[in-house]
Amino acid sequence: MQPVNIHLANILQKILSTHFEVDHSFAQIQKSDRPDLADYQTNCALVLAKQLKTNPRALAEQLIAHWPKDDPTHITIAGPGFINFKLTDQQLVSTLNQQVSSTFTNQEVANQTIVFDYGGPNVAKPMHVGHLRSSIIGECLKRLYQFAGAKVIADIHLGDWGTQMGMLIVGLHQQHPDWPYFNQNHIGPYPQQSPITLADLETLYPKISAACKEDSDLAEKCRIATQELQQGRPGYLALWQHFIDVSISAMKKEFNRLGVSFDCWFGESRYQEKLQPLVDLFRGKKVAEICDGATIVEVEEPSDNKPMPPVILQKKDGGFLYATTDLATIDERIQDFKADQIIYVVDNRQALHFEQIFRAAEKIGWHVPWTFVGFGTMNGPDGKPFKTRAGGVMKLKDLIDTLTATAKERLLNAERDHNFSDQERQQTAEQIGLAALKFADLQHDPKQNYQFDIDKFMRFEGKTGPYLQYAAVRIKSLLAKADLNTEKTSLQLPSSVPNAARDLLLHLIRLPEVLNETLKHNSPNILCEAAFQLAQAFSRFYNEAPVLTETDSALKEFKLRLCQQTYKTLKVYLDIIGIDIPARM
RNA sequence: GUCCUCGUAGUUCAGUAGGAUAGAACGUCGGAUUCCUAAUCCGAAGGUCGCAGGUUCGAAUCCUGCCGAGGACACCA
Repeated sequence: MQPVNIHLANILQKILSTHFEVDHSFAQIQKSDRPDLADYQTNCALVLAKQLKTNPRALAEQLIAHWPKDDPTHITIAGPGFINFKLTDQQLVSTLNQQVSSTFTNQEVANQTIVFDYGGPNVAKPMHVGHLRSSIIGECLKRLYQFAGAKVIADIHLGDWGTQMGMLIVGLHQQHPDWPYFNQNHIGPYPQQSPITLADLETLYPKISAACKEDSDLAEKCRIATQELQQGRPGYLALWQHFIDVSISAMKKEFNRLGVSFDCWFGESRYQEKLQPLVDLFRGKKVAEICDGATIVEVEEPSDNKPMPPVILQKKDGGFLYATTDLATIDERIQDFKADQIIYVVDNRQALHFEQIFRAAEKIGWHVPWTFVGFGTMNGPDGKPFKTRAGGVMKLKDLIDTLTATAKERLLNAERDHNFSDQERQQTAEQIGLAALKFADLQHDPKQNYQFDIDKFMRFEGKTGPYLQYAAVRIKSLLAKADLNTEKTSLQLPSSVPNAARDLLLHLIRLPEVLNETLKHNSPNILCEAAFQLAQAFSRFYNEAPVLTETDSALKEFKLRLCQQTYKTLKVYLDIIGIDIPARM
């Protein structure tokens, strides 16, 4: 399958190279900025004219004079030298037919093994909205790369080995000094069943964490407990395993509800054994050095125009850091997973950290194409990080529950409740709530902060997830009534194509270029914008051109096939975004 | 202090090969339902693209300075 823009670009490129001897980078075709004049356009004459110091309009004339006579595209020159392309209706229809009968792949990523690092929740801490962006964006990119033909591996990269573990151990010791986990002389196995629940941990953690800030002796105790855990004290390890078990089972439920899944549930603890050998390797190769007792890697380069602190691999007390674990993780991903690329979906604030890490990796001779997809904060209407009305951190579960409850109310009040069973109503409401949440996030450039106004997104109107779902649901309902033969999928050009249908066709054939563009920038908002525009084009078509009552049978068939393809295309977009299409709404 | 990101309609955001009339959603105002789901559609009003210079035939886009917001900066993650 060849997207139209690529088809046109190929012709352009051939002309440019044979008649103008310029490199192919000039052969770019884009969607027209003036839909009233054209479908696609190229600005290459303007750009090239500058370089060749000639008149852009004359250059455009020369250029299209070489356009192959058998290509039916209608070409015009406008303004200072824009070259405009208008496709024939037949071209649109056959492009769509071709698109339907072939599978999309992106040559750059097809057959690559790509590791995605996202989610990154911490054991024993409740998931809050801060984890939402990483999870939603990461999941979306993973699905996109998979759709484009890559072999993807999603790793949650659990925070399970830091100081918070020592804090929890000390906290529990204070509450239950009699538990066998704290008794150094305890002989025999520890209880199989966890004596604590996740709820216990979630209340304990903020308390002990706050207490440590006040009390430096307590903080020191926690540090020691962490160290003992890391050195393998059996009672602590047994207790720690309970933390992991209760946390993971809760996380699995939450991620499952969100539609986010991982292939690996690896945590930082996985690399514990590998950290000292890793430091030794860096030292052995003289990449690392000792400075003030700590082992560091200098990663500054002469070309830097900003301060670039060294990476600290090992603290002077012998402890390891985030950086050490991250490097060990990279090593495994390259050596064992044979990763061709690693994509990190992590908070923007960690940009410097990852730049340091990858410089260190380069210095030791690991050459991994890596991509840091940094995302901004999710802010409340006040422009500050999103909080509950009471001012606390909002738990993910509460957020989803709120949205679901609103959706449910809407289903009941708007007389849209199709005699739903309680179960179907709940499920539909949840699908709608999640669609609103995900689309609100993904429609924004991930790099930027965005403002999440819960009241606004609970209205479910306009540029929202539910709008896209609604369009899909209407098509589904329409197709069900039409009793369409679904084995056949191709469209046959009718004697005349209504304007709204032509516009819809144009949006449908953009699918491959939209996917490619989204991949190129790792920006789901590009895909979301296109999906929204497709749904808009459909809604317009739906209002202007009644399908089922169409009397011209060829035109009716054409319209139905168009609806069918719109549904399929919309579903491709929504599947990547992670939005379910309800049966009814 | 140094560096990074950002400043576009009343609001939230799109908009990088420098290019045609700066787009969308919400909100406001006006209209559409004997007809496939009105969570829909159509129309209107609304902009000195933070400010000031510069480069260019042409700048929201590139350069410089200033103002404003957020963030990062060696033993936390």
